[in-house]
Amino acid sequence: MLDERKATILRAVVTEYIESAQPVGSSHVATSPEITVSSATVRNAMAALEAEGYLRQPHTSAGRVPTEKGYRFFVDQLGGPGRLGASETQQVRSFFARAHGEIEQMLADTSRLLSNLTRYAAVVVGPPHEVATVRAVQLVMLAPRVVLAVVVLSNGAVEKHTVELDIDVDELVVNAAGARLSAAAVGRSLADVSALAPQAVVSEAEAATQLDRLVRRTLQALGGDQRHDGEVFIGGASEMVSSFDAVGTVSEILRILEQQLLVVNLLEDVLDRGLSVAIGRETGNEALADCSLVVAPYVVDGETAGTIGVLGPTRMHYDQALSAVAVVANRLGRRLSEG
Amino acid sequence: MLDERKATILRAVVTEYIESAQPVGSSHVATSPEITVSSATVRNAMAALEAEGYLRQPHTSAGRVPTEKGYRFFVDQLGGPGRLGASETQQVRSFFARAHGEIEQMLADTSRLLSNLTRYAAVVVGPPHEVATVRAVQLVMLAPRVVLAVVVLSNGAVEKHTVELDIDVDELVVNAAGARLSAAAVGRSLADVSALAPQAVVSEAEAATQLDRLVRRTLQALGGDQRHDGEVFIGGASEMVSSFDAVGTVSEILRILEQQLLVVNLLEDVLDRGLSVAIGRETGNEALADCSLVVAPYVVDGETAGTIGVLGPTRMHYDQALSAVAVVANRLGRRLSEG
DNA sequence: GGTCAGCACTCTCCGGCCTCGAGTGCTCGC
DNA sequence: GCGAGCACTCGAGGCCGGAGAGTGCTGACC
Repeated sequence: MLDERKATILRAVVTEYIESAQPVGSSHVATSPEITVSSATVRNAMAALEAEGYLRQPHTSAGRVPTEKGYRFFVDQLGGPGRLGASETQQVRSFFARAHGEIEQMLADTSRLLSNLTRYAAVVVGPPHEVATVRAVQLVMLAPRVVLAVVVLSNGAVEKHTVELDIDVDELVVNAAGARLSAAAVGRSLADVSALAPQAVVSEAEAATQLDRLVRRTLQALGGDQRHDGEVFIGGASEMVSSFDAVGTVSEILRILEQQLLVVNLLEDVLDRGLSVAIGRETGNEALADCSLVVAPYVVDGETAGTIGVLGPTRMHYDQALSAVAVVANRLGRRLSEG
Repeated sequence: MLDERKATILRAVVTEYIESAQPVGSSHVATSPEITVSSATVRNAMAALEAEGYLRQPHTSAGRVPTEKGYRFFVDQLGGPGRLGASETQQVRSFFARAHGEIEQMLADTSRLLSNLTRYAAVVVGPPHEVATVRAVQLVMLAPRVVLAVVVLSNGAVEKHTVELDIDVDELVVNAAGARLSAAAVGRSLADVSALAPQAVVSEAEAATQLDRLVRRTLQALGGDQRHDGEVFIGGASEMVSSFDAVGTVSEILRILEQQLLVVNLLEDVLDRGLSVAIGRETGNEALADCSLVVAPYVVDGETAGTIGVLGPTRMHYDQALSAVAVVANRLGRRLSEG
């Protein structure tokens, strides 16, 4: 473990490097107010910290730069998220005061809020649809063989699925099937509904009729896209870009962000490991070696409903990011709980 | 005007510069097969082209680089879009063969297709909802004072609007209002519906009842977001990034792309000016001075339904981009026409 | 009069060289 | 154990000079 002095010095190096993006030298550290020893002593400590893997030197006669281990120590001893600045708090407050309307719009705006607060890229993963209960089901005929199933969920989300048939159906059948599905599905969770056996909806006598077929196909379609476990909203990618200096790095990071499914998994993976910050390779993605991810779940009606996160460079303002993410997650959960 | 030789030389310079990103010298041009004169003569011509504003020199003793005017000439004399390569054609064909399902998903995938074809960022603007006719309207009660209006359109799009009330309503009223709206709206365009006078839906005797209020608020909500004139799908921003070398430029361009409304206007503005290519400042946006935009409308059922486009560096492969955009617009229109 | 070989000129790029200075590790006296 | 002092290392930046790419101009030729 690190003694008090080394910890202070490491803290100073990390703070300074985050600020300046330049390797930090011993004399610079020695001038910092919380350091009372001379630069020579600092040098000794820094050499030890390097040997223990907390710091590294880009080259001899350059200052020191934190390693992932160094950042990790820094973040761990930071303890929980601090307080948010006054103007940021105000920004969050007024955002949620005037937020209203469609859930998707709100989540998208939240990602913008979070990226404005932190100046990094923000990710908001919406609540999974499977757990919400169904409020209404409607089948609408678009063409003789194409029916659109629209499902309204209790949290205000709307899912739609096209159902393609190999037989013609008419309005009557569509309406009848809609009524059956509605009766069977309303009040249940979407996951339950898609697991519903067709027999539960259609009587035995109706098997192999048009109605039976339509019901079957619709249930299939509803269960269909498994991946629909929460939409992703990404905001402020342009902000984060300026933290890097190689266009190649930027391109790789954007490529990651464009794969939304991957991003969701990334966030949830980090949470599953019990972390709220993943530093560099800890994210589990080689392309994000120069990035850190700060995540937090948000809770709606007592249940974890989704995840929000911030993606920035490893030399990120962790305290600010942590508090911003914590506050926004908290507020967002409360906001969605009131319905 | 440019005589034949100068035109050929300009063409050669532009082609070469697009390929190499390096200033092009006279001797290099002279080796190109379509040039039969010596480098000295080419030099004379290039000096003239520079005087006329088609080329410029980064510095003395460097080669020449096309100006916007130079690119403009190049694009104009290119004539229409050429043929697409065999493998690209195949890619487009197979994409539309297996494309199916929700319209949003398909448009998002189309933007990805287009960015894969061109290696630049692709923008797909969805059909405006106002012109589609309403297939079904449903009101769903989410909370005593919150009702969700779900509108299914003939092209398979679904719009939803939360309606917040200042009085409690019950299921009966919601269903009654839903039925009224349904009767009044189905078969009309969404624009017509939102312009509908409440009187047309509610009888005089019902004025000031709960039902009347709910209907009014719903119609308001439907007309509400004017901006909903087509969703935007952007794909492959990461591709285009590598064409630039300054991180600052990249950041600015991403900032533009994040403002979706601005992007829609950009595309439509270019089309309105009768262009299919906007080069550099022609885009009307200072931040896109180093970019070019290739756009095309797509036609569904004989009507212009939306716009697609490609955003890349000014030194873009115009012929490929033009053909990719043309082919995809064509196919997309046809695909959406069949319903 | 257009074309082009030839030539002098210009300017960037690149490698080598040097100096400067930041930062280090080590030693040794307190 | 601390820290002043010192020798050392190494990158950054400035300077120089040559190489090379490219130009503009001139003058002869068809």
